[in-house]
Amino acid sequence: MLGNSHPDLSLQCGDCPIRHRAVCARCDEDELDQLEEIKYYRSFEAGQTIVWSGDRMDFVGSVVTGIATLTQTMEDGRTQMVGLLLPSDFVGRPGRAMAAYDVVATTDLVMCCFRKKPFEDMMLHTPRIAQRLLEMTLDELDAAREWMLVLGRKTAREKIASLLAIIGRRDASLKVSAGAGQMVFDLPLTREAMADYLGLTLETVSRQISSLKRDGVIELAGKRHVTIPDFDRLLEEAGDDNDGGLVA
Amino acid sequence: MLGNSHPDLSLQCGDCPIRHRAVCARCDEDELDQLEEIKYYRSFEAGQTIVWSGDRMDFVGSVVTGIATLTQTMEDGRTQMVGLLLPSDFVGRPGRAMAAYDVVATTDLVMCCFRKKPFEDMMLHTPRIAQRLLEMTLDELDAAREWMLVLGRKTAREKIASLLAIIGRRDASLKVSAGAGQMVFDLPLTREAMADYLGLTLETVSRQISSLKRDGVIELAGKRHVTIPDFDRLLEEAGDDNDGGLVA
DNA sequence: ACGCGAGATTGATCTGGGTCAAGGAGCGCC
DNA sequence: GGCGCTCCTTGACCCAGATCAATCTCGCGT
Repeated sequence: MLGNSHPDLSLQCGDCPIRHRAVCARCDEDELDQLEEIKYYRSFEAGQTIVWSGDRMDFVGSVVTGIATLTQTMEDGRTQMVGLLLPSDFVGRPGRAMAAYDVVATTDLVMCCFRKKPFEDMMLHTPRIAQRLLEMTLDELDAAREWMLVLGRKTAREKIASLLAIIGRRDASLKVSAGAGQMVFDLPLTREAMADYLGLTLETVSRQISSLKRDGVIELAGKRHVTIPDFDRLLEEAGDDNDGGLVA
Repeated sequence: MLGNSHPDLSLQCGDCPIRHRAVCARCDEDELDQLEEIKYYRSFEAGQTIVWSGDRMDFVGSVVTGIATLTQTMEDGRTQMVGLLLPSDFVGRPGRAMAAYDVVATTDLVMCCFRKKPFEDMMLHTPRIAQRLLEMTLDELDAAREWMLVLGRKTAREKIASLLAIIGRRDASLKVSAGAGQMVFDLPLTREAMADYLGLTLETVSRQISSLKRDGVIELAGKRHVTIPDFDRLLEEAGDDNDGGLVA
């Protein structure tokens, strides 16, 4: 996965995406070196919880490979996913000691971490890092608000289509895109995880996926391997007029 | 309203809350003076649209008095409110030309604005402003994610209770709180606007409010004036275990 | 005081998606 | 290669909330 190449994201140069996209897009060499010093890697297995909501969290970082989710849980067990972390996404909140959500690896995962205190110190002295972080946070806020529309006003079928569109778009931007408007990817989530993201039950997710398949909007090989023959058709199903800014 | 006093927020010192809370909590006098120079006020009437989604937006700012909403609309007319702006809340996204949402004043409203370009320039030279803005954006992100749980997983009754809790909490932090766990405020939203916030219909909102009234969770004088006799009871109805971080 | 109109309430009915329940399909493991 | 496990699909039924349709209320202007 690290070897993948896309001209717009410099994910493949060097060994860590954070160096290029997540926090340091415009940093000079000194600043990069400082970051190197407080950087370390952690690996997690599929299903492993990276942080529990309420736990002390002494690092921030970004996903190198694999997929993680942010979820909230009510005491009666209802859960809602509030974020989907794909490679290059940032985790953690500078200036807060406790994690506000459960962070769970849904696939095997490698994270590039920075100890929080030195990272915060660096932010104080390196406006560009703070700036970049602000930009990223604003993007996440937009994505969260886009998702509020999905959760509040879309039908089950539209919700599924919206999720597939998000994953497809993000995935395609990481891979060399397949030819001719066609889009191929593997679903990184179980039906249950999709349901938690969409505010549905897993049965409804399954039914709507079957329905979209029946109608030729998507093709499925096995349970996870998806082909989108016509992405515009999918967007239409999602109720998206503009192919707007849904960014996971 | 400008004259209100609360020890934790220095809203009442000076003539503009942004000076103290929104962007400049820890700025020195020089920095404050710079902000003063690019500051101006705008007034809006109830119902007036401040910015249309997709319009050029050449300012950022914060609400001084009144209430505004951020909404998204699908082409078939379904709308979802994605943010509620109460006094001292920040509007606008540095580094983006176009507004992503409709911003509508739901009451008469005064905004303290800064022309965007000079504000952005100031951010580059004044780390504390960028820092403060990052903090605020992270708070908004948390609020948006909290709201995703409300939209995705809560029942209509819980949604109403959650909204009342948010408004009550915010309102109480601006006013001197009424005695003995009791909480009194005026609903700043119509039933329809509440429905748009909660992903419900206005009929359901009305029914649930009646039901909460019948059960003694809230008291209503007229259509808008609300008394919460027991805030903990309301939180229980909202399904909130911890009285956690819902911040509008 | 009166009448008008926007907003709110309440009722009757319908339906999308939840719930409960019964298999099926793939896959790793002995 | 069959056993068991986890994940997924499909069916039957139900219910919370949407929809459609009357009123009702109250603030406001004359």
